[in-house]
Amino acid sequence: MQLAVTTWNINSVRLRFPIVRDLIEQERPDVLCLQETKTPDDKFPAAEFRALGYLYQAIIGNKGYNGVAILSRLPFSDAQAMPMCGKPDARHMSVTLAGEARKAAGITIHNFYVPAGGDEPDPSVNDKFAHKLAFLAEMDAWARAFQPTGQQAILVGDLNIAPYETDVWSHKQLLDVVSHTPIETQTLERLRADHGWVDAIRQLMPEPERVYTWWSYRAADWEAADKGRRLDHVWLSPSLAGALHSADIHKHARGWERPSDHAPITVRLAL
DNA sequence: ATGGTTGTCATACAA
Repeated sequence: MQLAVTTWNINSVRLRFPIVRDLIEQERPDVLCLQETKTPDDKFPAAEFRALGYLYQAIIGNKGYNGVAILSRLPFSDAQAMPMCGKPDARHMSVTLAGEARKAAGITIHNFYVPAGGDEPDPSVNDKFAHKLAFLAEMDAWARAFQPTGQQAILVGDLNIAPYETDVWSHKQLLDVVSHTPIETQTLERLRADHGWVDAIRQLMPEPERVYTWWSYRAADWEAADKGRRLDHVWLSPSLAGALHSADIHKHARGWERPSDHAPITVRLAL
């Protein structure tokens, strides 16, 4: 069987439900992971997703900020939201696909939304950057306990860090810009590699190809300027890396009407 | 060096 997982920072799921539906119709993912839903749970468009076949839903949101969701056509168990950094922020959700999901059964999917970190890359003067570094430290401690090497697992999300030189439009000009500073890129790379995670996008689009998943709203013409960054990621546990079939960044969705500033990504596994 | 845009909620703040 094939398992298709899509991840997308949607920047308000209520405002952008129409384009989420368009993407679902194009890609038909089995599992859709959203970040920045910006919607309290009682206002989440659950019935609308059920009508599209996503009967299994794990959602957690805050009013106006943050929020993550896992929407699935395949049944899952063990939906868990990890509280991160002792804050009420809804920045993580995980599920484990259940027995009825056949060959996908037992695969755990973790959906993270790492704090953006504010403007000043100095934790002593910028609480938001300190929060981002603390969040990464908690992710590292979690991964140490979780041990991806012994699991069938997929980690997706908006990690708000572009780790490699070719993950940004200008490595030199972004070295002191939050999302590409050495402390962030080195911490993320250690977090990935030390625990055995495989970067699915870079498996199929290796450096030095430039790969972006985010383009600022502030550019007059985002596509012409093309000042992108690869902030969104899909990581596989080693046991799933051999099943990787494709990874697509749906850049065209960045050009849709009223777009998110992030493009969605779909990874397909042949199980 | 500066400002550029968007969404939510209430006209400030986070991204």
